Amino acid sequence: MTLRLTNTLTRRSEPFVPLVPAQVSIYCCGVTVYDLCHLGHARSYIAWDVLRRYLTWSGFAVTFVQNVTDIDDKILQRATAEGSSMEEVSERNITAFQADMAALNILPPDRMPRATRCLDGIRQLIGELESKGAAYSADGDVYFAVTKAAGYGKLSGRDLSEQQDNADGRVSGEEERRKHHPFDFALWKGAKPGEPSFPSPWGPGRPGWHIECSAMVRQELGDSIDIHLGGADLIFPHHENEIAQSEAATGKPLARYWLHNGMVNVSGEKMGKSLGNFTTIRALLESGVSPMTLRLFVLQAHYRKPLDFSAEALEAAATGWRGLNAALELVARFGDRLGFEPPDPAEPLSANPESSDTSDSREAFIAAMDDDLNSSAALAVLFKLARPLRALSNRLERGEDPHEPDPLPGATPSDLLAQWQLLVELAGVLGLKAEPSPTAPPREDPAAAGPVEREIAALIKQRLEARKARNYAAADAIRDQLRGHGIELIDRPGGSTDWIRR
RNA sequence: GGCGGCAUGGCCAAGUGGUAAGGCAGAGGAUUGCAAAUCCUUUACCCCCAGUUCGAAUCUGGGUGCCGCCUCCA
Repeated sequence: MTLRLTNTLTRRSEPFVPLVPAQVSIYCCGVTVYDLCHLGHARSYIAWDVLRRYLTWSGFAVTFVQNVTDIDDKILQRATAEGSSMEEVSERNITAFQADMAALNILPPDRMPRATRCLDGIRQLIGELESKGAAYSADGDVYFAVTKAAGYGKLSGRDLSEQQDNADGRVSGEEERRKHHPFDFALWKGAKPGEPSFPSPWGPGRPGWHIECSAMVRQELGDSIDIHLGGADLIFPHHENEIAQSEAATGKPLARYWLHNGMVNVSGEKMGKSLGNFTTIRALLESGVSPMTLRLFVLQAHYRKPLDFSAEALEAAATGWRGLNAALELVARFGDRLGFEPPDPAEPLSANPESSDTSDSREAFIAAMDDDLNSSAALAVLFKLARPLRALSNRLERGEDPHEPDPLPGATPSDLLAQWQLLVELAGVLGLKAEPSPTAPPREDPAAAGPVEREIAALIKQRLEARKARNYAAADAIRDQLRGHGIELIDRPGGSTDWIRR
């Protein structure tokens, strides 16, 4: 089996074969930093993070480049509105972007070029296009001539003559008059008076949106790369124009595989900055949604399909994650009680020979991921691996007799350990890792208890007395009261009661 | 108008010719004063119509509905 990916360029699923054996060059279209990232960005970058992790895990040496667009009309608008500068707005949002990505356990790109730092490459590329007759200047602007690009429209499947010109009504008449063809697009925009600008042979101005990616790919990775990534909304015009520019300049294919993720929808409509219906990553995390819940939510759907966002779906993912997490945490929390050695991070997985059971799981996982990154099917493998581990963890946490357990009914410790190790490994390929779950305070250490713990202990004592008096209504009221605060009571045999946070 | 995509149980969602993964939620049972946890059992005429085939959720044709893109967009 080899990895197959759906290539937008050919509209087919194709086996992945890199240009250079065992090496993969990836360019991912990044954010325009005029605002915080929202769930749509999270979806996209989680999907590509999984692609990257899977390729690396499969033995490829991956170079992952993701740009930051820090020159843009909207950044300029923000800066003007708040009385600051493009640099300030960009810098602030880049910092936020990196923090959000780190929180979601998305690996940072190997290199993160910025438009403001690639101006030489941009100007050079525009110059080449001009000298090849693929670009023309007009009143301080420079435009790319789409009619000079053979195969323009090949990525998006468009025929120029069939398109509705200015379908969204966002193009100004002034700009339109300068163009030879309505679909020509700006490589360089002359600065209006008072606007920040960069010098160029065509006068002061700033680069158009598409040209930076062409310049950055070339600068960071060369003329042809393996995989180019982005959201489906970038297929046209952004990626179409990137192809046109790059291939007009180099005469070589820009990328062999073009992958696009589906949009995040809110009540059936695309989530987007311009639609104003977005939820930022930050707001979600601050509202108590855990990063891994968000990852699970995203990965439960195939990356190319639309993903519908709702509080209910997110809640379901949170519950699902609790189960996976309980399994992932098993050894950290109960390893000593089970007689497991804590794993050595230096050589984690090769030490234990795998049972046939785990090798089946490994194969199923690989088969799922090889099939155009079917993370949903891959997760099914994780859930299957996790089920007995989770059950064991729950039993140890709130089981009948925690001090004298028979924790391994029907399984040997080495089987369980092998399953756990495989689970951790495969979860890691999806970027899922254990999150410490809140646990009960040490029972033998009342001195360490804070006021909240003491209050809980007092309530438990009240309830115990109510139960002794057979006043179950009062006892259950206390149970419900605590449950309302996320405290779950566990009655043990022998009359004692423990509690955990949920 | 052009291009592309999607339609699977209460919700989310895999499955591209061999008789429906998984998650969430629910139901019944064992256990519990009640719970929690655990164990067992359980919930689908795959949007409609026609066709191809021994066999179709899967392929073909025709509908219906929804979504994305057509120079802001992940």
